[in-house]
Amino acid sequence: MTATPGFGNNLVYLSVLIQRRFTQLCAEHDLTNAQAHLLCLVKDRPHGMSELGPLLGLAKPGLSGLVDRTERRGLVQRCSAEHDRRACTVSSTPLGKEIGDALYADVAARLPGIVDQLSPADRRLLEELVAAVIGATASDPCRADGDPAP
Amino acid sequence: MTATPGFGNNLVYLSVLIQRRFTQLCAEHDLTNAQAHLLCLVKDRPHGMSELGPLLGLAKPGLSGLVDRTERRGLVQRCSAEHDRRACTVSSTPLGKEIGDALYADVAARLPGIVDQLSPADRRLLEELVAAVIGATASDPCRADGDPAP
DNA sequence: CGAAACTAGTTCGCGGCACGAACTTACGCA
DNA sequence: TGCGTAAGTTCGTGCCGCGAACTAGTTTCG
Repeated sequence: MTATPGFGNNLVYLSVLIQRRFTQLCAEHDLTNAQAHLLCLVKDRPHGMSELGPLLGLAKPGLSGLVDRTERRGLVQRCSAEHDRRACTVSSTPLGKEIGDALYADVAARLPGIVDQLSPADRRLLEELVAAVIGATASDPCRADGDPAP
Repeated sequence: MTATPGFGNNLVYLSVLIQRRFTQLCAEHDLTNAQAHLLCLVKDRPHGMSELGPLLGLAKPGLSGLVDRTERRGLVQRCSAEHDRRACTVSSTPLGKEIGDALYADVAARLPGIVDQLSPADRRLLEELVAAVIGATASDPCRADGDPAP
């Protein structure tokens, strides 16, 4: 099926709108986008680096640097993996957990405001379609343990 | 209306999926995301810097740097504004126009693939809802002359 | 058992990106 | 004519992320 000429570009623009709003909400919690994505993944349980890379779409050096910067903020920490001394896991600190939970709640409450111009029926339809696209079976914070993007 | 807990976070994840795919398509045209957004705005007609800043969501120094890097690639060029010697406009070079057109066509054809798992009816519904959210009155390349994001 | 192959993660070098403050140059208006 | 404002650039800074190369540790195989 050939795409209508605008749909692909409209999806890009939609993503830009969402990203800008998300960036604003992150800034209110004193987080950058990348730090926010990392924190939302690890705030409920530690993750290994080799698990986080695919989830965040990052190569190893990029992930390592991001963990460095987030750790320097006191929001996460690296721990040795007992089963393999080469590996380490990343977990949130109490502060990181608190900020991550607050951001998640804020995103849940406020980000949907960008579709406020839809009718309630259309908005519910959009919710279902978005869930279908991303394959959510249950809405969980920041897609923890979700499938990596294609 | 209170948001369902997952919708906001699902929108964020959707935007991540779209951005990753867009990044891949840009890379195939040897463009970064930011350069692609700039090029798509100016490829059909020159824009002033004070017009581009709000469209791209960039402060002046950030826009100036982006234009520098894109100009260095030979894709855009700055021209003096006749009405105001402080101001300048940014236009695409022939090469920039060619690459911008190719990217636009590629995004139109291939980016909608991320919703391939929807039925044709659901997909058409999503097209309409996305258009309603972003306020498109007519699909035009890369939102040239579109409203800036809120 | 030991060497080779492979793995997990880090460091280096590099370049893209973007903002606040400060700056230069130009315009508009009283 | 001088002041206030505007348009854009430069500076300093930090975030971000990748390929190549590296270190340390694990696994495989003869």
